Amino acid sequence: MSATTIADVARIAGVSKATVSRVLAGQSQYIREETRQRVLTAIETLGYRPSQAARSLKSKRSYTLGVVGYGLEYYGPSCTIAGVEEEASELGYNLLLYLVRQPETNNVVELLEEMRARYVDGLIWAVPEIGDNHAWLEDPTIQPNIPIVFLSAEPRPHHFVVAINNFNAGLTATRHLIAQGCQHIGLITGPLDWWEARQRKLGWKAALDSVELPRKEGYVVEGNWSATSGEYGLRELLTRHPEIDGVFACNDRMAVGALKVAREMGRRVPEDLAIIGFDDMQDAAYFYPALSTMRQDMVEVGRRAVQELGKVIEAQQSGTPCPPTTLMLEAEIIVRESSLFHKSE
Amino acid sequence: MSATTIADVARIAGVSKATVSRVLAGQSQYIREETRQRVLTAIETLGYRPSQAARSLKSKRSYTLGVVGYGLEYYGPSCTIAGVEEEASELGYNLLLYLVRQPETNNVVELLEEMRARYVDGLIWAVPEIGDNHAWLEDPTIQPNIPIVFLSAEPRPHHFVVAINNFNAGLTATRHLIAQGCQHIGLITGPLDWWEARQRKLGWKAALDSVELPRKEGYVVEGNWSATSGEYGLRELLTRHPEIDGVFACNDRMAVGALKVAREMGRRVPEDLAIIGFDDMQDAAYFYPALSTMRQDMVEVGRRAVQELGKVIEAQQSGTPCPPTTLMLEAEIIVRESSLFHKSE
DNA sequence: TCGGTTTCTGTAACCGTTAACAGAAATCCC
DNA sequence: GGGATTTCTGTTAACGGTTACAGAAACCGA
Repeated sequence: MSATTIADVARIAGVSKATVSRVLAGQSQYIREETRQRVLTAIETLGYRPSQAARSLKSKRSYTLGVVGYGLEYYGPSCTIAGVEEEASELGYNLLLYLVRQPETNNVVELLEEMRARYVDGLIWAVPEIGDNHAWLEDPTIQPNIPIVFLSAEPRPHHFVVAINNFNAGLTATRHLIAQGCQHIGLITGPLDWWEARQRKLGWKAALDSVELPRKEGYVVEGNWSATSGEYGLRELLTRHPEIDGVFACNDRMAVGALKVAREMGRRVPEDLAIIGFDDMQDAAYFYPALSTMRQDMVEVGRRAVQELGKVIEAQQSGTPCPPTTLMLEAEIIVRESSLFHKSE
Repeated sequence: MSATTIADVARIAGVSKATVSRVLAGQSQYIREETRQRVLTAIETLGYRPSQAARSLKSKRSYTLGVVGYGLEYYGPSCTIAGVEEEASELGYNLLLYLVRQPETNNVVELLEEMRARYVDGLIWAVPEIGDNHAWLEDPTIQPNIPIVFLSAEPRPHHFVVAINNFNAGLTATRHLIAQGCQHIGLITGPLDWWEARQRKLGWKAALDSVELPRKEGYVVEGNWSATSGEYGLRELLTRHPEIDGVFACNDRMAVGALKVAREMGRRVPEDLAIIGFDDMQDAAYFYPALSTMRQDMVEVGRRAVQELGKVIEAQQSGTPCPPTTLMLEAEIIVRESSLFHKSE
């Protein structure tokens, strides 16, 4: 039924299949205007749509981007995918979605083969860099042969990367606490096998060192991104060092865990203890007190990644070289109540 | 390079393409065990993968499911997609992801044609039912010709639907407030052109009517799912009817908005005012006070939808009929602090 | 030994496009 | 008017699988 093919169109329009194909291709081909119109109306009346399968069989392209993602149940990753989809549809690409369940150990080879078998034009690799889960990039036996853009990964000279500048963000967050008058600033990090967590920690370190504030071993506790780990983290921090009067929690969920513990331990936030999180997750303003945080625009990260990928694919098609780029987007500080140390005003 | 085709395998194994294809198909074909092994090792040594494009060109299948979604930046929809992906990969399907930006008015015809052109085996329609955005189902000129499972949509006799029983959930939430001793129970609904919002409201209504509690016009205010609208909603409710001592907010975001306003207006939650939300969004327990809510397992909804779809596709392939089904999953009440009216204990 | 099954394998056509090549038509210039 | 260009269009062979059909091989009983 829906099986109207290019041959049907050709017959109706009284031309050859090749001509129809050329009209479809568009690209400034030699086509008399009159025949073009005939073909176009034939297409219109038949409701013809070219078969993508046939097309990509012949041309080795699918006008499809593969997305390898992780953690769709969390806010950041979801936004990333949303951004990717937005830009992809803008550019006329479809999206093939793959979610890995264990980001530390995913079967890259299998995945790449699947992608190749589907002729995806390019890949968005949106799995956070954890441990050595990106080590396959150095493995010479693995040849993706597909343009890939990596998200939230450590910049690498020969690869395309789009990421948030987590170091700067950590710096900014901590400097803000310092500016609020905090003297003893603790850190609840994410798991330190995450590249992003390490960068944020380095930012915290750099900020403290630059103003010569104390930075003891016990000022750092490692969480696992969950609110529960944030609770545990702050409790640990405050029992080890009761003098702590400011905390940078490396994501909002741990931050709200900390908020709860502060309440339970009778520390007023922000008067006794300033807290800032990271992510600006939805409704962060509605915790009590309203959570200060570093906003990272993951939608934009997704969008930019697809833009880059689009360029690479184009370049590859036309044979022009396209040198790898690294895009670092800055996070933006959102000051709400939880970090207003001196409750000025 | 990666262009090892079925012909290569055939040559190496010393058989014909047809034989290789048959080995690949598996299905209890007549193949001598010895030749099967020869083919298998040839495949192995060459690292051969069948081209999906060629395959679906011939067989009119793509082993791909289309997912039409909305609102990936929110918790529920994200979980749904995650569930869909999980089950799909379990069943050996790939996922083609489409996100609509205006759920009320999406170009269904265009979308369906795109899906057909890609030979998707089936469709997961995860766009909430708003206004008449599902009316195309009654339009005889639109013939999807693809099996579709609808999520979070009103049950329809001739279609496959998987949804949360929002009516029951509304009933449960409200009955819980009644059980806590609330006498005047207000409602902050979602936009009433959403089917889900209407169902929850009906549940609230039914609960109140069954115990003959007052239910005035002014007890209902319509929000738009945002926290801000929850703020506005509760403010409105309390100024109109100061006697209100319990509120069912139809999602958690509006609920936390209400939490904030209650604080600002000096109403203690839950002592003066019990509040229950809907969704059990991440870290709902970390608001202040910890938010009671109705948990809907959207991951499961996604999973079940794919299971259903898989069955339909199988049935369709083998020609056996597959009568439409409607799956209603129940939400689960999660009682935390915000609704413990009498702070018993 | 031979015909009749059953089991196995090869041949060839087809799926719906694209693109290299060549041939036809139109245009131009002398 | 005729040859050289330029513009347009058709013929045909892929692309990499699947599958109907037929033929070969093996097995069986008479």
